[in-house]
Amino acid sequence: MVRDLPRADRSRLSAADWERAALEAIAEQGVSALNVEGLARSLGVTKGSFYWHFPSREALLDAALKRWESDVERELTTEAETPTDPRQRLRELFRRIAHEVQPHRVYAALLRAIDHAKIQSLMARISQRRMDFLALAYRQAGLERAAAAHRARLTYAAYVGFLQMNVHLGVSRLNQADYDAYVEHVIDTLIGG
Amino acid sequence: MVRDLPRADRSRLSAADWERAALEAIAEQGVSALNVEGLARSLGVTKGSFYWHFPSREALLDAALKRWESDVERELTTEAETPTDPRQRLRELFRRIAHEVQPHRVYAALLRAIDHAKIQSLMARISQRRMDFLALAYRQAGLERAAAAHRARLTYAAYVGFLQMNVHLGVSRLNQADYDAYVEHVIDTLIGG
DNA sequence: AAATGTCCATACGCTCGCGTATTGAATCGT
DNA sequence: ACGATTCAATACGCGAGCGTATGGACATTT
Repeated sequence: MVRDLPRADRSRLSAADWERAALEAIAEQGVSALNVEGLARSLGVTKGSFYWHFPSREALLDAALKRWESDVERELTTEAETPTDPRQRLRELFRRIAHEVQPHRVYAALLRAIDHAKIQSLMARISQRRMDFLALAYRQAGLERAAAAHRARLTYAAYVGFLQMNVHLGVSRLNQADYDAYVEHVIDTLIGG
Repeated sequence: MVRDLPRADRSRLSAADWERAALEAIAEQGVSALNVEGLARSLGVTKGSFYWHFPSREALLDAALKRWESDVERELTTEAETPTDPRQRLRELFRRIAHEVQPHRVYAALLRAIDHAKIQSLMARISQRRMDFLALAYRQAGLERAAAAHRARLTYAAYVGFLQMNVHLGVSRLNQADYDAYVEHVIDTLIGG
């Protein structure tokens, strides 16, 4: 729910404020539900403000996506610079992602708006970077070049499907114990001992 | 592309015609793009016809989804009645799905419209049935009860992610040889020798 | 042949969301 | 203190889609 803070006289807004609000709205309601009047309401102003900062809804979407992409990029490089045992690092990455689904809400939302050409190319870029990262990790963990690439692709597909099934509650949720057991099973299956 | 057959005097339309056309439109453009005037155009009539057969767009969507669900259900029971070596059957199922992506376009489209409560429950039902089917197959292939359930969940997640990545061309496509090798890798990893 | 039923066309009203135009108010530089 | 700049409110036009009303064309029944 985007709650309507009654704009308690707060300071003025900047373009970045609109971009962050847009990402939040996308995470909660998806790209197609991103409308300027609704956003304005949730920010406690009217769209008169919006069209001062941005020429169009499309421009806001572009800016928000660009912001998000750079955020993701930063996380990825941070992750890549963690120097430990490759296998163990993969395991911990899996566990982390399995238990911190929140940050991936935007990704899941964008996944469902893959019609837009811009979002499509954006997702292609991000997916490729992440798969490359995974392939490198698997290779460092001892897999052959081709096998590592394939395993990375499979892992990423499982991640994408995992988001679809969980973030949007499509499938019956597991209790904590079963879920933990499931995550360990995934780790065993995809990473191995 | 939905081409506008100029309705070469053809016979009249039935509700089933609209439902099939709706599923086709959903497969190609997604649920949100399903509009009655567009559909009418693609069928060579006007919406005056539509509102004779259905009271609303929502009713058409419901009918189309019901039709699709029964189709999927039938495929599933057919698949379940094929009696051969469980492991081999799984392998062949994987290969078939990997090479016949077309029939899963509707599923992929619905996946992206999981906002709708009806679609959400529909997908939950279908996913559960398919995961149950996979779990049984894995169990017959020798896995323990819990392991089979987890492996089924992982497999289904990989399937869902696979659709997302391929049907909508988000990620760079592989050439035929690499793709075949990838599929075999998936089979080895998820089913094993 | 007339009446009834079935399927479709046309025209209209309504809502929602985008974008524009204009005016108002707050803040900053000088 | 005064104008300029920045941010916001209000009012309006516009197109897309849904749904309704009404009537016409064709087939079927009686």
